[in-house]
Amino acid sequence: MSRASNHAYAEIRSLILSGDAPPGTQLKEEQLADICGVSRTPVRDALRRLETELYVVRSESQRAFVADWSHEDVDEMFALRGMLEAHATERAATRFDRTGLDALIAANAMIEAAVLRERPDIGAFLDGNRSFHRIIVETAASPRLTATLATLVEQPVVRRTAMHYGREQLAQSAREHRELIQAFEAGDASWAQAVMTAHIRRAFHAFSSVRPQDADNDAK
Amino acid sequence: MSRASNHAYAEIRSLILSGDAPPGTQLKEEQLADICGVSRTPVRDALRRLETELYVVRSESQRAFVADWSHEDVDEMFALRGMLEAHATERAATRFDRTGLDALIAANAMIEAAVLRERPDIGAFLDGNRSFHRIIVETAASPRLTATLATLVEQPVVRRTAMHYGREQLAQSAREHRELIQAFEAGDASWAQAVMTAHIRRAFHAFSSVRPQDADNDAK
DNA sequence: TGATAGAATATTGTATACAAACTTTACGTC
DNA sequence: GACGTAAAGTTTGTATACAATATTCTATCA
Repeated sequence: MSRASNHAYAEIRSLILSGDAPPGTQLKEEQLADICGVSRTPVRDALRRLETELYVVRSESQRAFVADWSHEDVDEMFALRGMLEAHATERAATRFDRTGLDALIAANAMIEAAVLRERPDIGAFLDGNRSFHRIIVETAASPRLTATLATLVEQPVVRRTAMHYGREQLAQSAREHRELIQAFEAGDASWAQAVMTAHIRRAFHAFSSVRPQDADNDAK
Repeated sequence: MSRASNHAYAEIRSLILSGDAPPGTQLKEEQLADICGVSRTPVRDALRRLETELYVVRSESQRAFVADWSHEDVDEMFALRGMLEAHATERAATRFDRTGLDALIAANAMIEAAVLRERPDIGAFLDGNRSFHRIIVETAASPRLTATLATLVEQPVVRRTAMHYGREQLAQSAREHRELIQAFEAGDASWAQAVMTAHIRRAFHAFSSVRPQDADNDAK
């Protein structure tokens, strides 16, 4: 995927994530082409990609709309992600080497630094968190798993969840990461798997307890 | 996705499944356009679709090739499918109504009829099997799960597995389906889930025991 | 007033031409 | 002969024009 196509993808995705294009908005190819400064061809590529990642849905007549996420959709998504990521964790536990573990420790150090500032740095938290989870999934060495999870973890919901974490919840996340690292260092797949399951499950309940009217205000 | 695009998709997919384009073959857009009698534009759409379904992989420089499936890939695929389909089964168990159960029973009757003929009808078996599993996944009422499984179950591997089933293994499949139906009628999610896990696992081992040189001959 | 047909408009689908990037080949230099 | 480099060829990326389809609007009739 080349320059124009990637650019269109990033631009449209950010329209959706920022809330400038709220759920239900129709995404017209020509209009997007104008906004992105490219032709319709790369826009169509970008829309297909966003469609497989579930940011975009299509009507029966192939018109594209920003996807809406009902409470049930979110529930579903967390259940799937929990299951798949726990599986990845189990596989990864038997495959970690020193280099991988050190990378994991570094990512979590970044997270802890982001949390310990007077005013927690959510952007840095999200970056560190993404690295941490990506290292685990890649260590699992299962391309299909990686591809499948990629369509689930980057969803708006993840961002929204973190936005509504308080300092204590952010710190708890980092502590769970620490326990994961311990489990990996012990090479204990069951332990690691259980910690990851709980980790995702807790994130789900943190999200669920966000009141709907707050959730509307999470524009970047 | 409209006429030309769908046509290109079906044609390329069948090239791959039939073995006319074996793993590793480079798929050139212009050449495919000629074969399908359409322009490159719908061919590109079709390739992207086949890419998300893992029939096609891309080199670093975006050239498309028919995907190769190592033993580990197959192992991975079965593990994922087992996990996801077991989850779907668990959800479905609490959602089945009489209509759904009857559809399930009808699908399995079709399978049993296909198996009981003097010479088992593999095509009918595969059709019935596909219906049976689709009913369960749809009853689970989880669009993301449905979408994810769709990229896994239709793989060449499933077909290859059934091609190498003997009559007894085909019959065993039908018996496991019967037990699933019993579990659904009892509304017992744990039971259903366990039967499904075993069902997929057994299919995996049936596939694994196929000797590689046989597996090369499964061109339709 | 409401329903319906048909025209006008908007939107997506496809073909084609050209641009950019990558691969291969051929050639010159050491 | 090995290596690097530049030119030729191949393949994918993008823009644009036109075709097909879906939607909206409007006029007409019951």
